[in-house]
Amino acid sequence: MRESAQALAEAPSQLSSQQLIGALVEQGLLTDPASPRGRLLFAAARLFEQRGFARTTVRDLAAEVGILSGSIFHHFASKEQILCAVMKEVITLASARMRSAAENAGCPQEKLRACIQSELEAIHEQAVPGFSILVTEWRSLTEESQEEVLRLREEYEQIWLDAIVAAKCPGGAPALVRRLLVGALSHTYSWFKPRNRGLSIPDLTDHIFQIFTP
Amino acid sequence: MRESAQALAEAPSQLSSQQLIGALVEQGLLTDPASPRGRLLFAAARLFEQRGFARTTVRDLAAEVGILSGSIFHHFASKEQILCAVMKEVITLASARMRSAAENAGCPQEKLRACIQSELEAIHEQAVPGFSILVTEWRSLTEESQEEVLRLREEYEQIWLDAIVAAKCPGGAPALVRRLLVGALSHTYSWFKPRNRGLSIPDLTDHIFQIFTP
Amino acid sequence: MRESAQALAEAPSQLSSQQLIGALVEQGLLTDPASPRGRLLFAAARLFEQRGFARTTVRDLAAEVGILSGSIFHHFASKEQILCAVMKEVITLASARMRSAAENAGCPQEKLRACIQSELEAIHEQAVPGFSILVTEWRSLTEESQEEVLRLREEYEQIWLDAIVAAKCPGGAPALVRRLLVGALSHTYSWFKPRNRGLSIPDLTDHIFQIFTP
Amino acid sequence: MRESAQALAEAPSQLSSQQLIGALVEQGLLTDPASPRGRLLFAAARLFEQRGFARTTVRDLAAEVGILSGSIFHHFASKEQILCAVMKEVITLASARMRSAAENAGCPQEKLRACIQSELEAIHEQAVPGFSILVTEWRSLTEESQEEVLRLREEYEQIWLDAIVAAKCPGGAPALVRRLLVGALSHTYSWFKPRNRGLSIPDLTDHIFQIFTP
DNA sequence: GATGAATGAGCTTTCATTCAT
DNA sequence: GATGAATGAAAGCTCATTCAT
Repeated sequence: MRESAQALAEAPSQLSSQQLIGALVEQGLLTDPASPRGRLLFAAARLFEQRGFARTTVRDLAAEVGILSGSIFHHFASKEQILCAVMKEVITLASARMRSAAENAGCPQEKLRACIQSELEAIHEQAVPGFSILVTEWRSLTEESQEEVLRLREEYEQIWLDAIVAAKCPGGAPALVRRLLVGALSHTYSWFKPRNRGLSIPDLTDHIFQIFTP
Repeated sequence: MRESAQALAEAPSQLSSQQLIGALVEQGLLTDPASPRGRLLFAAARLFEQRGFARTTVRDLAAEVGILSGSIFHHFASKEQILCAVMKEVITLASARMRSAAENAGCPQEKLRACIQSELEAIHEQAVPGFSILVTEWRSLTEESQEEVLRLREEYEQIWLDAIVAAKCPGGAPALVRRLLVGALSHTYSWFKPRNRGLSIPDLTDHIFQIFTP
Repeated sequence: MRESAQALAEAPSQLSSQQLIGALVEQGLLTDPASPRGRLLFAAARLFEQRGFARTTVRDLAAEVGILSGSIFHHFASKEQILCAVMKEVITLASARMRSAAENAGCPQEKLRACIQSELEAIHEQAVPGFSILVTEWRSLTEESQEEVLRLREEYEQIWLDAIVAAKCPGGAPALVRRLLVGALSHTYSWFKPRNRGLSIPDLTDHIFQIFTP
Repeated sequence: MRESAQALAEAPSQLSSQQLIGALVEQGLLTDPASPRGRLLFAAARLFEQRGFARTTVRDLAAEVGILSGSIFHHFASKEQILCAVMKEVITLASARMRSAAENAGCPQEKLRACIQSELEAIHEQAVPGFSILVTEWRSLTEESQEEVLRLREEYEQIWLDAIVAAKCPGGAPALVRRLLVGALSHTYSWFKPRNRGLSIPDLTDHIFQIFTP
């Protein structure tokens, strides 16, 4: 009974995840995951996240999608451009998801909770593969690429700041609180495994929410 | 008022920073910073922190201490072993500092505050150069090296856990709270610059303390 | 008289030397000598034999085939793997030649004579470049590579043992006799030059045959 | 009973082995094995034989005698000079042993037998450590060193040639027969282990003697 | 768009050798 | 004679990138 209720409750968000991607692809904001370029970006997201950018070779990447390393440069000008493209895809998808999550939230507190959970899902579920790279591999980008990604990221961060302000989080300026949250949340990648029976993403969301709200 | 009181309080611990290192060197727990090996480790800590481990070459390292790249392998068997050695020095020094800071704290709340401030100082001041590597370059270590460092790290983490328990932090299990703090604090490396007039380390400590205590 | 008879007898086998290689290449047992990999192996065989494995650098090898050192690792994973590949080519070709030579022999005595001559040709003529490496550089192989080559070598050695048994050589067990022959024959590389007018390969074969048969 | 008989029979040759070395040292023909230089040469003989010259580092050598690598160059000008010195020691000792063995032989056949056995003992027993290097590492010497060693070797080879001539070995010129023997005997290093119960050095000597005599 | 071969700069590492102490 | 630190040339190898086919 619990499961069917859950299925009902999750169904719309599950659906909208696919629908979201579809809509973004149609708008030209996201690369079609089924296209060669899309499969490459997906593989890159996974490998960069697992092994790190510097420890992933172009050959690894090519092998992952079943082509030869030389062929990669028909799609991207350089390895760094792949990282940049991954980050742009990541932030585009994460933004859309977060906007949708924040809009559905009733009260300010729920909004913040939704932000936390949305980012945790981005990091730990298949929702936004490669999300943690935004933090861990930031320095592997050239300055130009950093600026490009930052521009795309603005909307995403604005949703967060609004939520923090509305929830009246303690700890000083909202930007500071957000930065602490960025660190705390992104680091969960290296220790939190939602498969463990002990702690689910909603559970973890609760704990973090409890800490960061008055 | 706050600042002058703090100056008085910190003076002795500032002094003991040099004494601490001296004592640890004499006990054989730390490499003499004046020795060739010590100078190499110091330079490595700085460069690995600034540029990242993979982006720092052995030649960079050698140039920094004024020797040739081949000479490095007179002191270390591999580049990875340098990283491992840096981390062990880092955790040894940070442990000693934190123990001393925690012991001097009066009440449980002050103890937690001391821990936060000690780690922030480790990250941002000359106190423990290379501290942030512990988090950012963890995956650059072999598994064997990770185990070695983890063993040394146990005492350090125990102090933290004790402080979190005593301060009755909200947010679930102490280990979970600590992990969120690890992320939040280590990430400050990439955005917080104490030289900015706006925010000092004690100020930042206050904010974080406020968030993580009831 | 002797020489003209021999010329007649050898003509077909000389022809089949090229045909042999062609056939082995088609069966996938030998690398095409015209391919990049094949040219590399050929150059390696020559250099390893002349200068020794340790004294030949990867850069020497690359220069010999007109590429850059890095390009070698497009074809082989390591220098040692090149040595291993050379030995496998060598034993494959030598096996085919010896089998053909042994089959054409009339009586048991002629069979042993054919084995001796075939191995001497392998060592001293263009027949099987790099043959002597099998003995002189054996210890430069890893244990895994040694096993690989040994497996391939079994057939070759079996032909020898059969010939020794059939010829009723004195001196104890056939395996022992073969080992003495391995040493005696491979060492000829360092002193016997067939270009010297004095002694031809058939002459040398005669002498050795005389010693090792009753 | 057998053992005591053997002890009696071997005693003189055992004694003379030590006495031989002592005499040679006193005459200034051999380095005192107890001296630092002597211990270095002994270690080098062992390591060069086991691992090969190129695969043995100066550090290995130094470690073996308990000094640091830099100190080696107080005794020898270069690594190659160590190899050369080892070979000179080896051929000096081997010459003396062989002369003594040949002189004690009664008939021509026994003389050849004594030569074979003496060389086998040099290779496989503690009699002349490093003997096999003379063949396997010949190419690691500079031409100057080769000439030096060759001069010393002349007497040794002359004893062999005399024995081969006297024994009326088949197989052509005595020099040719000797070269085949050099190859066959030196190669035994890589397969014959006298510790095996199966085959002793006298046994092996018998087999080889049987092959090389009419 | 893909392939396979090659590039070439630069990497970590090795090691015989030197030398002030 | 020994030490330990350093040298410096050269080694094996890596890898993003190029390009003719």
